Amino acid sequence: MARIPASERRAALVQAALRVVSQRGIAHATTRAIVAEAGMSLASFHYAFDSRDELIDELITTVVASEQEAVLPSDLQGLGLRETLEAGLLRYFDHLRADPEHEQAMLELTQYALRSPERHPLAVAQYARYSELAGRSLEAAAELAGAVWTTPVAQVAGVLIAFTDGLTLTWLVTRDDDVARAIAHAAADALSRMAEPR
Amino acid sequence: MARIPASERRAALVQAALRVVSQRGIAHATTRAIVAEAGMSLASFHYAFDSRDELIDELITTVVASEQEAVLPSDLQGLGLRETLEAGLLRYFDHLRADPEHEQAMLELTQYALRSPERHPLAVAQYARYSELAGRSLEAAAELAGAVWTTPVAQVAGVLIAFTDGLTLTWLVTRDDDVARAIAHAAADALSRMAEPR
DNA sequence: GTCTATACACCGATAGAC
DNA sequence: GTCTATCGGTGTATAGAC
Repeated sequence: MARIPASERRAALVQAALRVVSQRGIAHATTRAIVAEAGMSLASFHYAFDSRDELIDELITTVVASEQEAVLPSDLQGLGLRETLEAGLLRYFDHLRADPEHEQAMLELTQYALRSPERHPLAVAQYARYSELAGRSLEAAAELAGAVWTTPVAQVAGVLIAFTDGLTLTWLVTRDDDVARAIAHAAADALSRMAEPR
Repeated sequence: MARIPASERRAALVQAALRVVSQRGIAHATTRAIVAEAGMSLASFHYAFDSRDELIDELITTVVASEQEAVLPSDLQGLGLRETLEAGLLRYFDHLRADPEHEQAMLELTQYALRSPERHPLAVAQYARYSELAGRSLEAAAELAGAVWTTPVAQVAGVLIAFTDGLTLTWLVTRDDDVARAIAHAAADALSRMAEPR
């Protein structure tokens, strides 16, 4: 095998680990499965990382940092806030349907992190990041729709995250698109009542 | 050790397994951890169950069957539907705060079941049960508040489950009571708009 | 730095004494 | 029926040749 800088090797292993967790779940994300996915030897793993725990920590950190704001499409100009929010939620739903395994992996990583005291802060940081992204989307939506939030945006963001998580969890189990759309509709309805026209 | 009927032994092991999953997570619920919790020997385990998988299946089945309808308190008479629903959601939140580990265990078991094709139907059955319970609660709430659902109750139940799941997941991570109450408020608001006065 | 080979702990499951 | 002892397999991690 060629010589590869440790930083590249770490990144490759993290990406391989994400694929394994996405496809097979955290329980199957053993060091052996991860190095096989990355096409490396077991020893290379322990050259790049001290332990499996260290890799999982870096996986969570990396994957959380790379979460992107669900960009609100610009063709929403002129719609009311409720419609704008619903369009955003439906966009998220499309994203979920396109890559359900990724969202399932995120949920599993959160649950996993919650179970160990040392990793608990990673789960909290994950949700702080979600809150930041949700807050920005909410500000943008209000701007687009000519509204202003009457509840602190951080609180509205918490509600949006809960609704999104709930939509994700139930759809991953039931795969019921109609119910998912009803959730998006109801969520947008409730959220829009936390603002008023500007 | 005394002679114990196999059925009792199975039940005791299932309860021990639930305690282990609740306290330490599914990943730590090994046969050895479970028999230690139940105060049995390892061999007793395999006398009662053919395999660990069989126990986990029975654990999920049992725990789902024992889920109770969140009984609506009868002192809600005379309130509007929105208030009745919000009171019910806050009751659920109290339950969550009283025993967060149980709800965390339920989430983990669902995720775990989703990951294996043989167990996938158990997760689906779990949500079907939730839907049944939620539907009954919604019927009762509408009855109490003198309203009638204008959306099919099965669909409203799906939305309620999603909102409840979302509240659970976000509160388990953030432990933010204020946001949880805001979620309950927003959820009740959205759900109440799926009905009209009778 | 990268590999193969292996150490050592723990897993699920079973054998066989009582 | 219940136990102790142990098997075979797999997990993380490391030793040592190259």
